[in-house]
Amino acid sequence: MRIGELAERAGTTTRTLRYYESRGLLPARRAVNGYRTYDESDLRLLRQIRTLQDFGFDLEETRPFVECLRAGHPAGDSCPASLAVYRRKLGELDGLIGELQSVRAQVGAQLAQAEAARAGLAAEAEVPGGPEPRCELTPHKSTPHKN
Amino acid sequence: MRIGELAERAGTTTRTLRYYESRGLLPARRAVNGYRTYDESDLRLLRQIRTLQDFGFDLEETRPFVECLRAGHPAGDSCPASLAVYRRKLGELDGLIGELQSVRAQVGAQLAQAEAARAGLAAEAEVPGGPEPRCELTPHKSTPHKN
DNA sequence: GTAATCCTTGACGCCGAGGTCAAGGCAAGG
DNA sequence: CCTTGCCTTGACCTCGGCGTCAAGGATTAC
Repeated sequence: MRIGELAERAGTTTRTLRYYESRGLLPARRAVNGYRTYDESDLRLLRQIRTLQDFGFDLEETRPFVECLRAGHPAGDSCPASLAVYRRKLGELDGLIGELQSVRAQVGAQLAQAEAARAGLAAEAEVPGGPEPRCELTPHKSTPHKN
Repeated sequence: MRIGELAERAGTTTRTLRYYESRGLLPARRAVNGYRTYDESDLRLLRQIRTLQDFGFDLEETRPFVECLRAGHPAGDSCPASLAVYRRKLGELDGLIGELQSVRAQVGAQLAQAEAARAGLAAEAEVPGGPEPRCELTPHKSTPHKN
């Protein structure tokens, strides 16, 4: 199998395969004419890489899985080094998710507060005398704009 | 106030301020000698930008907030455009958090499965005859290695 | 023969948010 | 006068994972 076919079967591009080879991840045999030659096991390696990439692993993190497969193990995650990557990744994910949830909460609070402020101003504008003092906001400044 | 002082007071660098200016976010007046000159309101703008950046907003997303402040509003999020950015960001965050949780679950499952497989192999190796058939895994192939 | 597809290597582009020189101007203290 | 420390613009570097030419060789189809 040549590079174009492998790329198509893996749902990627030839550029990507050459890039992986340049990184030492997916070396290729060569035909007499210099063309890269691949077999089914290369397809398995490639699929392993792609799966992990889809999970957000970067290329270097896929290396233990690929080496594990090339060592003849039944799965890319049959080796301790791969499990270590899994665990590290879980930690990273948990940290990242936590951060994002914290940010989400803060942004949500900001939005709520800003919406409440706008609602307050709108109510004030509707009845120029100041309708019913809604909360503890000092209602004596009509609009804080500085036109 | 000159650029170095503003940078220091905002906890950032002069390079960053010049970058913001190049993006049209934080224009500066100039002294006769060509030095950039800032005042307290610029510090407020800058702090608004930095806060949002810390939340993961990219520079373009901070623009409505900055313009809102420059328009004389009391807060960067006093304007509808800013609220729209908040809402869009909340949606993005929710989507991202969901994806990450999905990935986390999948990676966790992969890890659990791989650990179980290794435990199975270890147990098999310990008692070569096959101890108690732990699950439905066909126990007749000693080790699937291809040495 | 030649056109159409493959393939090869090499090299530059992209994205965001700045970092890091380089070469030179301006102000103040000793 | 000279040094020191701030400032100026300009231009290239970083990182990851490729995309996108460019120029040319190999194979197949007609």
